[in-house]
Amino acid sequence: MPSRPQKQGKGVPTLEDVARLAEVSTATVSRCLNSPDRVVKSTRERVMAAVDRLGYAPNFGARALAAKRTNTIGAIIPTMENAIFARGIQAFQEELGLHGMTLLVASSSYSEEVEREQVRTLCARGADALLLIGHHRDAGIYDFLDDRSIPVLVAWAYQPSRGRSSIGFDNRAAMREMAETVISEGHRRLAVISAPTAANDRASERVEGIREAMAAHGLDPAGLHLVETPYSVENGDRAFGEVMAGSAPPTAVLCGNDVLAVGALRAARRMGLSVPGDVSITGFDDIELAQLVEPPLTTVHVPHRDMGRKAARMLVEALNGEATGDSIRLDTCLIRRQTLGPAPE
Amino acid sequence: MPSRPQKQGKGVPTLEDVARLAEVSTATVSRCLNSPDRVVKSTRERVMAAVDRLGYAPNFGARALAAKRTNTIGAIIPTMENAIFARGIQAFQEELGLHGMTLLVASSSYSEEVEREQVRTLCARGADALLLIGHHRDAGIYDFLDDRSIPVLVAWAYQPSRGRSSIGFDNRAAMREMAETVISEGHRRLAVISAPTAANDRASERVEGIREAMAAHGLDPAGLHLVETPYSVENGDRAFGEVMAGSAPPTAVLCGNDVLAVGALRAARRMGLSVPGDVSITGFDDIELAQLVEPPLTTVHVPHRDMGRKAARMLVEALNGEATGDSIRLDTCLIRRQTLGPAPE
DNA sequence: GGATTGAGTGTAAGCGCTTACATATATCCA
DNA sequence: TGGATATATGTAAGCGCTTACACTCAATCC
Repeated sequence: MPSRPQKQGKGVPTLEDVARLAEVSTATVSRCLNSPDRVVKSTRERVMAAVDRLGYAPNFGARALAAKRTNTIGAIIPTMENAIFARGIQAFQEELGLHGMTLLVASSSYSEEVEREQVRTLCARGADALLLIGHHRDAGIYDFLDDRSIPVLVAWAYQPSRGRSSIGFDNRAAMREMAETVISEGHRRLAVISAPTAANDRASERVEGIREAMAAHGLDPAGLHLVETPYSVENGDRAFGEVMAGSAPPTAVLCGNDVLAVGALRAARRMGLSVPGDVSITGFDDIELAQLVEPPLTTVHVPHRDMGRKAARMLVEALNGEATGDSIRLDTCLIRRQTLGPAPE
Repeated sequence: MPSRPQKQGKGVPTLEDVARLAEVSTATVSRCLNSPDRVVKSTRERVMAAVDRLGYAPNFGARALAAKRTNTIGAIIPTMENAIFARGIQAFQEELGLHGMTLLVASSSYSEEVEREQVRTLCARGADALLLIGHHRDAGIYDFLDDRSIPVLVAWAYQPSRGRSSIGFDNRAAMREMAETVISEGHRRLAVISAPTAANDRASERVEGIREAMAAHGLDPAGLHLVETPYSVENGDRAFGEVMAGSAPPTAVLCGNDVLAVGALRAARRMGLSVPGDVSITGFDDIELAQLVEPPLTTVHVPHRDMGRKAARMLVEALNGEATGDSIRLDTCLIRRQTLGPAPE
């Protein structure tokens, strides 16, 4: 690490500077800041004036060190790039703010390795609790967190059987419903473009949902053409080409999320295929983009904002020792727009 | 603040625990972690084994407190909701990572008030340097930062006259070029849908660019119909209606960014207007969405990734005392897609 | 009227780390 | 072989804050 100039300037004001200027002890200044009603008004005003005059801002690290809590909650999301998590996290943050808590976001780039790293980082930074996306991860991570008594909430998924407090929706059931709707439109040859399922329980659950629907309607789940590729429009485009390449291409392509679906849609158009005339395409998530493309996407609506808000409340409760340990199941709903139609012929 | 249970669990391992287990002093453990080559191999291995065994993660606050630096850089962006800043920040973060630094992002929701708040928060959290978007903000913020000798870089804008180190593009010139292109297509009645310009120098510069182009081509800048509204598809949609409502509606609507343009496009389609047959629409930023809509958007391409990467390098240099204080000007380029055509008649 | 109470404030002990300085040991050369 | 030099490690002083506890001084009570 190269050396660098120490910060100093006029010298950053500390609690002690404020105390000196206001002619009180540091304890009183601290109290003014943290529990103002334990200090008599006249003193408080004097202290606050000093704070203003000095442009004092408390040192977070020192505070955390002394108080052993930070009023900070960490969240690790797979990606910030596309909009999937943006809305939910935004709501999460807003709700946390209402409770005087701050959010620290990190992204794992869909990598287990990076996620593990980020968990450590967030803990080192003093996160009082953590929001994690999906259930799948090394047990060591949960141990690490449990050792430190850091409450964890799993979001974007609902699988009470996992024995972890979670909030989200049943990815499998949601996708099953979509698949059933598709099948009821007469489609028999299905394909799915999914995010890599290996370390992503949301993705694998969704694929599983399709298989269940197929089985339930007398189709052989083994006939499902599955292509896995990371979320991006470009990848969706490419995967669609792959999926349609065979001699008996599917009449419906279900996508693991809207971004992939939009890519598929673009590919279809470029290939001169009519959607939904020649092939139906569906998405998942109902991000804003879904209604902006032509034709607008049939997809599964996920109550992102609601999920974020409730997640925040659950974590705050856990921190207050009012945790129930329960999971909350949110409902998704199928949004029929124009990319799903009856099977051709 | 309600009381809450103290973290404790098994007790979070500290440096001292590691030292005890490895039978060395805390200084040695610290050295193993921070400058491994100052410790002989045998000792180092013993220490690292202890670190692993205990699942030790250094306490960030304590470290910052003692070392007076955090290797953390803060960035405050107006919004995380839409994709405008996502790509640039992503690149910024990647580059910072290469230099062993961490990024802390906060968003101001386009509010000066909130931004001020976030500056304090980030400083309190020990940011060694800050990335801010655009020049416009209260001078007090700069003073605050200067007092603390915290280097600041202004991004997404290039105005060396402001006397601050900045990296970005000339918003005014970029939009002027767009306006000139539009005018050269025969358009005489122009409108612009912009973000609120009051506290947003990027937005106001862009509008100014249009005025300059009009003046240069014998059009009266006062004839520019300006509608201001926060960035969102919905708002772009609404603003477009407003702009087209008059008796002599514009033949070209320039939008302050792509999100607004997409909204305008949607409104145009709903109103049964052909784009660019009846009216031309242009965007700014060239986000992914721009090529996804129908017809694809004519817009100004901004080198977001490049900007992010270079911004990171500049800040790292500043921290190493190698700062030049200079500003870097990046080039934008006009991307002609299909929403701009010749003026009707 | 002296004891009790409680509100307001001060004193000082850390929180977990880094690092200047001191110390101990090994290495080298005259 | 003695002293100088280099290398590895330890000692301990804080960094800026919170908070248990101690203290002071009025108000209140029997």
